[in-house]
Amino acid sequence: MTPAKTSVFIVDDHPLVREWLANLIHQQPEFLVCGEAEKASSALQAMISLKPDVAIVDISLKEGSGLELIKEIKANLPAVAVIVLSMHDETLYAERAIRAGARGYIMKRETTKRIIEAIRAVLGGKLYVSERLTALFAKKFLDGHLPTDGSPIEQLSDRELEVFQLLGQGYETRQVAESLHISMKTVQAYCARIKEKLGLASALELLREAIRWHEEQQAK
Amino acid sequence: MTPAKTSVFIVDDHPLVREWLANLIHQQPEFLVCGEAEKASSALQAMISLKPDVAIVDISLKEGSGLELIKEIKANLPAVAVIVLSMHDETLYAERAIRAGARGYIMKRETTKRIIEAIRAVLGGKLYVSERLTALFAKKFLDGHLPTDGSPIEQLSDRELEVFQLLGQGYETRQVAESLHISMKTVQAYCARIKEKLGLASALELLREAIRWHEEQQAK
DNA sequence: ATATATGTAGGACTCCGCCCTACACAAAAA
DNA sequence: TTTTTGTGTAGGGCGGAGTCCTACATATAT
Repeated sequence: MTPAKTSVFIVDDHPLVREWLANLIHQQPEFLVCGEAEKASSALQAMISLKPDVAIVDISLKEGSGLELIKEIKANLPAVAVIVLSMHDETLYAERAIRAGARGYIMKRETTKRIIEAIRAVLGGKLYVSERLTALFAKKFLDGHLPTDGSPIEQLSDRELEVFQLLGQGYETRQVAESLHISMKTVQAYCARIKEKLGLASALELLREAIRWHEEQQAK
Repeated sequence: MTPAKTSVFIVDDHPLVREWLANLIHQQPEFLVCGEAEKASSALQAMISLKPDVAIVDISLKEGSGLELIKEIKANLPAVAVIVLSMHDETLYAERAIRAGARGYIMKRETTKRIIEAIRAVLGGKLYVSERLTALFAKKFLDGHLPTDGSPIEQLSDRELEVFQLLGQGYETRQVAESLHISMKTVQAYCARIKEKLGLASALELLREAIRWHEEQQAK
């Protein structure tokens, strides 16, 4: 039998990255690049007619959002395995990307080998992310009863959410305590639980998430 | 006569970009890649012994700072023509990079052709930046100081901006210090100056601004 | 009925933010 | 040319906040 080659579609607004990825993929005998795009809009159009097996998508496109594109691919072409290629740190976007339907997440600072590995993995139906992320996801799935379809923020208790919101608004711990008429110690206890639930390591990460979430809410 | 090939040194912490660049340069018969590095420290070491004609440097390295590296190259190897390759928008760093001693500035989203063009240009002693920047520089030169119309962030010094950026990426003070190879005390001193320049009261506000700004940059 | 989640908080220790001071060096202003 | 300002670097001391551990009373789930 003659196995058809696995076709890959590339979406990235950096010509350099596109060229190099294409080059890299062509070096693998069982893969071929069936198309490229630099914008979300043209990407989806092209992919619908080309029906690739795999799509490699940069989440931070200058036109349209990568996350949106992933969701659209998922909706229109559920068979396409999406691998996210990001120049950003994984903690920022990986979870959102996976939730949006991606099956792999690689940072541009990783080696090229990992890209090929990732393609093979997602073709086999596996999720391809760093070990760190695997551990984090596992923990989240074990802790919070799975579906987590919304953000993990829904797992926060009422009080925890209140604290989280106030932090996102720029309140300091002391101000949160005053505002809720409880002890700072209690606020800190909530912070500890929030961090556990969201898989955050330090107060700083917590703060970052709170601020990000707050900005996001306002955007709507 | 057999003209010696022009040797190029690459500094970038993304293996993907390094590989791609090397590949690209090797396709030009008159150029060759004489070495690579992913960190500022090893880069300078290697370059001192290899004495390349041109260095292509990513300004946003995770360890050490690209701006600092440029200044060090300028000090130790004034003959090396430095071209900055950045994933950030030029308005952010181009001016600082050029002032630090770079002779070219290219964004990663530009075409590969421009990199080869840039190498040729800087070898000829020319400054290679976008037309937009050329115009901007000219204007600034004529006007003297034009009114820093943009955000007050432009008033930050190189070092201050680096700290600000790292904070926005989620680095803690300690990590910023390690990344830049300076004392935490120094980082705190920068923070104080940043707060003064931006009119921020606490570390928390500083953090919030840094995160906001960072999100904003990525949105582009 | 026992386990888990939630709201609440204290103690101890460490770390960091904040204020002040300091100094070398480069650039700019007087 | 002297003087001032800006920048890069950093130490000391203090107090407040983050972290870890522990604790306990309800409410709810198993």
